[in-house]
Amino acid sequence: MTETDTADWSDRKRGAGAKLVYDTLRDEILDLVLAPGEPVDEAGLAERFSMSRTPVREALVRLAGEGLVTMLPNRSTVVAQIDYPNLSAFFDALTLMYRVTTRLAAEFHTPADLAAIRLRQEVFSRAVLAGDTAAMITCNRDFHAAIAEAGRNSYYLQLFLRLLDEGRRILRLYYYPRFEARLPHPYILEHEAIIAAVEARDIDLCDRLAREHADQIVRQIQEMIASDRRQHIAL
Amino acid sequence: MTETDTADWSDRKRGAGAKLVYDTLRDEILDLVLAPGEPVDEAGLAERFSMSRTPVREALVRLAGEGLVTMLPNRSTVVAQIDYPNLSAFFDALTLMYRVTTRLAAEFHTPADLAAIRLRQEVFSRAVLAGDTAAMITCNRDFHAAIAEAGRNSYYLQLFLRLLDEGRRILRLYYYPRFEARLPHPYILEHEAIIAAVEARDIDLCDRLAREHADQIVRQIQEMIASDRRQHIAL
DNA sequence: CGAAAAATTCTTGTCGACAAACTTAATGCA
DNA sequence: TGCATTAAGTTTGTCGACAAGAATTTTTCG
Repeated sequence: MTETDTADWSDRKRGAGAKLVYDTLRDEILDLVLAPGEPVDEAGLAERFSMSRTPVREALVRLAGEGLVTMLPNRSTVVAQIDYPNLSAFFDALTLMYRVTTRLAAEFHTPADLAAIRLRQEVFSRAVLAGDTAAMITCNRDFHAAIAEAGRNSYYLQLFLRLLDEGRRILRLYYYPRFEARLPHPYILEHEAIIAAVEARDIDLCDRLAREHADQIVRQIQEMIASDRRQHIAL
Repeated sequence: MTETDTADWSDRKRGAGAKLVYDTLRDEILDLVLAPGEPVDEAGLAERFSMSRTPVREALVRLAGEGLVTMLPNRSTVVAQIDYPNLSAFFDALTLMYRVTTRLAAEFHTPADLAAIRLRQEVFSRAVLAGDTAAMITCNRDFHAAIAEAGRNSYYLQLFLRLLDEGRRILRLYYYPRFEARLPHPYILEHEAIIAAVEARDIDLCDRLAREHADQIVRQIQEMIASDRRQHIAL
């Protein structure tokens, strides 16, 4: 990611232009490289990626479809705001998706799924050990996404991925600055318990563990937001 | 809808082109005017709506984002197939969304929401009385969408709408041909019971009624598909 | 006659340009 | 000076055109 400014995409395959812009912008939005509310200029992006405005526009339309940017008619496109008023709805849906995807994973997982899940847990643990908060956020996402994929329900998976990505922005805002790397990090242990419950195909236990895991994450985020609010008021 | 072929959209506002194509195609896909797998030609649509390919393309990209069409790279765009292998996942998600949206409606509904829900139920009843199956399908959708809106959770609402729309295609395929208008149609009574439970803010009852309602619909669709399979095998 | 190869036709992906709508700067008037 | 109006400058939405890739037809050779 250190060469984004100087990279040269002059030789790219037909049809890859829009995808490149889409992937890049998506990452930058979720990593808060592009701040919520920041305008996204089509001509500027076209110049940056050295292509015409047409594929850039296609990428923006797709991002708008996922709610990551807002296209104001005849006006600029802006990075989507974080919807604080609907935060409780977000937490509600996130918790439910944690639960149902883990339940379904217990029901439908294959050995290959379990291996993929364990791999993600491995990577997540390394991120925790290294104290790399940014990696922790994405690896935690990948871990639960792997579980959701084992559940074999594309509708839940899609909603879950969207919620996890939206959460990535919130975590970057609030979680990142105040993380302390005390080991063993409780999330590692909770993940291990979830893996065991999935492998044992214990649906009720999966539901309970996922719910507790989700509740803890939600509680932590809410506390961080609250303390952040207090700080802002104090200043 | 009788003038789609001869209509003249030569004078339309800037920015309305893509939306017009999007709305029209969306309706035609969900109403099975465009059959699953049917190719969608950009140039043809451009000529039909008397506009350039650019806004047509934007509409197709948006439709692809919702999974209503599939854009094959460097090849034609086709209307999305109905995903029979994942039908059980569809029913699972549909049932869950029926339940959670009705629960949340019991919790968060306002008098205005109740009025909107009752209005939808009124329209639905008229469709049943008239024996208008096509109208029944959309009115049933609108009824449950109104309940979901009262639940104030945009994530659930969006997924629910997508599932209901996908179900619209399946119902058109299987339900439409073999409907018999016996009154009082059980769905009307079930809807009435759900409205009463929402108004009473009885969350557990809402959950139970929604689950039974969903199970009945799912069972009916599965039976129709099964009997249809038998017919096809017999032939 | 049949199959591989070549040429043609057709559709998509990308481009540069232009006009409409919005934003900002400049001007005029009370 | 302050505010409304006008003019200039951006940025978007749409268009026609062209080139790349795929599908189809025609040609060529065994």
